[in-house]
Amino acid sequence: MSAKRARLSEGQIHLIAKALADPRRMELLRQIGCCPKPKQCADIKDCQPVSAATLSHHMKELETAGLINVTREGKFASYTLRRDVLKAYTNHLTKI
Amino acid sequence: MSAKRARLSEGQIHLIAKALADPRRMELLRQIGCCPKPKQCADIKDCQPVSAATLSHHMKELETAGLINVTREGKFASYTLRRDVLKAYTNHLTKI
DNA sequence: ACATCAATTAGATGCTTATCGAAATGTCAA
DNA sequence: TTGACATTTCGATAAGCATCTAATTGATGT
Repeated sequence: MSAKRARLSEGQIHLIAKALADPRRMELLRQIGCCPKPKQCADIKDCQPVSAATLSHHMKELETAGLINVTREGKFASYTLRRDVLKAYTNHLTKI
Repeated sequence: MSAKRARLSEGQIHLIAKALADPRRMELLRQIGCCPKPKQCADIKDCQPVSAATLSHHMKELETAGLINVTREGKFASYTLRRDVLKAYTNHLTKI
């Protein structure tokens, strides 16, 4: 699940582009990616003026797009940014 | 209007991301960027199964985002891809 | 002046989505 | 088991947007 060189289908490209088009998700990605350690869901919630339900929704979008990895431990969830996927996306864009 | 290194505001980032999130606009960008010569509006219309009104709408979105340059000669309009802006956007993404 | 064609704008419609509160699910500890 | 807490799912609402047709603007040629 962490290939060095991700291969993106046309559908994935579209999912990623949509995921990046929302400012809140962009902010979430920045927060998740700011340090290499997995970000706890609760920590993120403290920094975003949004309900838990909405946060959960956005996280699912980011995960579906492949932009983050989610690990669940008991009650808690943590997220890491998938830089390889982001890189594959920017690669695709520059090849236009 | 053709700076080598474009500086993108937060608002521009958002406009670009939204512009790229629509598959039709993505296709338009590909078509415009496929060869260095400016693409005529009529030529593009021939390749896209969409009304002139819708095409005009998408072109305006792309122009507002800064992703294309538009030149008008008489009745006709032509478009060129702004690779510098696209590059600035991908740069921004990888710096997340 | 007039007709024609390219492109844009206006207005309407239907689909998608961001958001919330409430309910449900799952986990842990007393 | 019971209660508290984290996260997800459900259902509803409101805003945004892609698309169309029709009307408009603007340029060109007769």
